[in-house]
Amino acid sequence: MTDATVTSFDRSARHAEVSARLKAMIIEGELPPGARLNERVLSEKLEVSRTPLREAFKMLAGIGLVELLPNRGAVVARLEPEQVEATFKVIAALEGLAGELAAQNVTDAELAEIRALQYDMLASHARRDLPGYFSANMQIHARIMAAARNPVLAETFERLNTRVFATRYRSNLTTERWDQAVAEHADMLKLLEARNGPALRALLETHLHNKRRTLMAELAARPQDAAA
Amino acid sequence: MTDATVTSFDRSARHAEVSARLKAMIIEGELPPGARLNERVLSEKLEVSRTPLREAFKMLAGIGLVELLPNRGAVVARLEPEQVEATFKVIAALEGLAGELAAQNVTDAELAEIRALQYDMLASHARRDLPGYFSANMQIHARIMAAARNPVLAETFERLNTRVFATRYRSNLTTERWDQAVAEHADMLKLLEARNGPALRALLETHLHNKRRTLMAELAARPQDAAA
DNA sequence: TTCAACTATTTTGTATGCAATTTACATCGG
DNA sequence: CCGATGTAAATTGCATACAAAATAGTTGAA
Repeated sequence: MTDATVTSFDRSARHAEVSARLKAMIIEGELPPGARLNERVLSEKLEVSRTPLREAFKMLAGIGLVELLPNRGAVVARLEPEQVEATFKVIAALEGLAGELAAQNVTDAELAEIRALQYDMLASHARRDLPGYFSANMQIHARIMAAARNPVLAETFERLNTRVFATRYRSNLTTERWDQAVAEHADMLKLLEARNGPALRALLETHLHNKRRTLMAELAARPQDAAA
Repeated sequence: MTDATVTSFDRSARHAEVSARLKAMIIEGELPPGARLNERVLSEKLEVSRTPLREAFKMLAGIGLVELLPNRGAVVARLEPEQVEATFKVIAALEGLAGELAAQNVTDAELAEIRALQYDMLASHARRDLPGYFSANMQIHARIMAAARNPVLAETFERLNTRVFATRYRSNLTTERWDQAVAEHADMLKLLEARNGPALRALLETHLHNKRRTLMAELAARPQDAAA
């Protein structure tokens, strides 16, 4: 990204830059859920004063990544299993809608790209390359979201997906579940090619409900919410 | 709400207080879409320094009520008709999900309250009392949302509903559309009482799609987005 | 030892000051 | 009259300073 060195003659984007870096640190797990965000420590680490840092906290609080505790600063938002479950229910509805709209609006070029990503995903699956699989998987979902042509939907999804990012894309998968997910994706592509919006919507919802159930079972097994 | 007089020895909640007041001013239309948020002017008006004011801007930017223009301050988020349409599509999906979950989780006490609000709404409808109608209507939707028992869903809905609040609840209604909406609400109550989640979901979605179409037609007729 | 009260330190929250950018405005040339 | 150029004012963005609150640490008594 941009380098936040001392020679920052980028007067305009300090708080945005800090916000982006904090967001990345949270998603990466460098700042785990519940971690206190000490202003002095972070301002030294990020080499900015407390003012833009605090502004970044407020922005992240607005998108739900950070919780503000009156007179006690900010902490990375905790993610209890119930919240993960609640979030996934909403994400399922949002991605379902995205699928329905994408079926109406997707271009042939976008379809070709999604098809290519589908093959990437199959390759990763065949190699048992979980990070590669998640990467292709994530991109497919993102392409469908983009094809929906609804910025509000995309933004709303982004916001929720960011929160559960670590949980969603750093989880484990049993062979069965993995195979099932790949099969579901194959069906998704078929329905998208057929421009069958309602069916794609239904499939995406069950796809995500399956994912949710898998995750909840995993969280029940190992109580920590997010990967480190 | 809270009175923001000069004697505010409430060190903890300045930015939150300012944020709430700005939010109210935006919803009321006192700060219309596109209005520049001048820091000096607002800090004098709200009697706080620029620091908590700027932090409030960032919070409101996080929830999408305010846009930040680098080096050019903040403006109340504009709401183009396309955005209204996009937002309503998402709201329809969210409220549909809320209906489905509410059908699973609603208590008899909540149902009784919704039934009472339904009669309030009928009364306002009979009197041709549009503000009273919108008030009861809004509360019914809020009760259904609460009965869904999904805080993430509620928060996500709140966020989007706030943006289109003026458009949604200060619009005009033709007699036909008004009668239709009332009838749809009667069906909604029946389905909720029957705990028929999928049907309630479908009905809520069509209810909101109808509302969306009405609004878009109105916006096309009179180009300004929000009521004053 | 343990708990409580008191004090010192740290941390947060707000106000203010200063530099950089943008905006408004006046002057000039065509 | 219109547009361009240069200057002054206003505005934003960041850093710092100070006050209030919370936390940590210490002392004392039971």
